[in-house]
Amino acid sequence: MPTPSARAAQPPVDPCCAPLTEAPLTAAEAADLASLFAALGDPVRLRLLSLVATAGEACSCNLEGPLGKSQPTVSHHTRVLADAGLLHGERRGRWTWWSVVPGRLAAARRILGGT
Amino acid sequence: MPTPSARAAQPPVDPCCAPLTEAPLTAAEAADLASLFAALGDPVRLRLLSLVATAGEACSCNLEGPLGKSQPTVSHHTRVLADAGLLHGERRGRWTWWSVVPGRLAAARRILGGT
DNA sequence: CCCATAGATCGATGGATGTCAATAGGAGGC
DNA sequence: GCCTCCTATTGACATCCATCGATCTATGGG
Repeated sequence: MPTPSARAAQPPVDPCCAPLTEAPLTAAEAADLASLFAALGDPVRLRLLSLVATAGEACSCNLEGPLGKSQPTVSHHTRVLADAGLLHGERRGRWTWWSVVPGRLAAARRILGGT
Repeated sequence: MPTPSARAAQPPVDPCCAPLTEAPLTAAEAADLASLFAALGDPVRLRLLSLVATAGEACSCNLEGPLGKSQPTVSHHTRVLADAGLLHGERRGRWTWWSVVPGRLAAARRILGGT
């Protein structure tokens, strides 16, 4: 597996599920969505995501400082977010550039009852 | 603290924060929002929430069966959701009736970039 | 080639969390 | 007042997870 983006595999689910205010979730749907929200359930990851989102693109070296976390910790969180399908990593030269996957955020939003 | 709803205290934050795609979150904002998403980051709680949301109102006795969890476990999860401001509990007679707090779900949705 | 740098992985550790059995609290019915 | 039903709490246990130091991989520059 050369690039970190390859590790993200395919997003666990693609569209998935009606808003949880409309129909009860099955256990499988809930397990899948829970992993998505669990990825958002850490303050460091939320800040990391907002940093990347507002910058459009960022390499890990630009994240360690603002987050105040060690390099392995930042790498760990980018991996979790990438596995959740929220972040996309692309290796260019020496640096890995991270960007948000907008559709994935929209999917999470839709579950919460939005249109 | 007579009623379980009293335990929920005041929602940690009221409106809070622009969408994370617009401005980087501060550590305090992120910590607050992370606890909200962490409450959604468990499959049992997601199903519990969808059960209450679709029913409009439900007592704990109607949740144990569908969730397949013991009574203390269900009580634990209702408490976590209530503490996160997502669920409201009201004691009527012998039963506690749970209902979702719609504004809280909307707040979570707004953070993810919706209008 | 060799070295420097960016990032991923491994191993260890302390803390948070989901789960259930047992128990306590509190509201109604008799 | 006692007994029953529903719910909340406590304690214990196992597991997961965030964090960091150390190490490995790979990319580019000299």
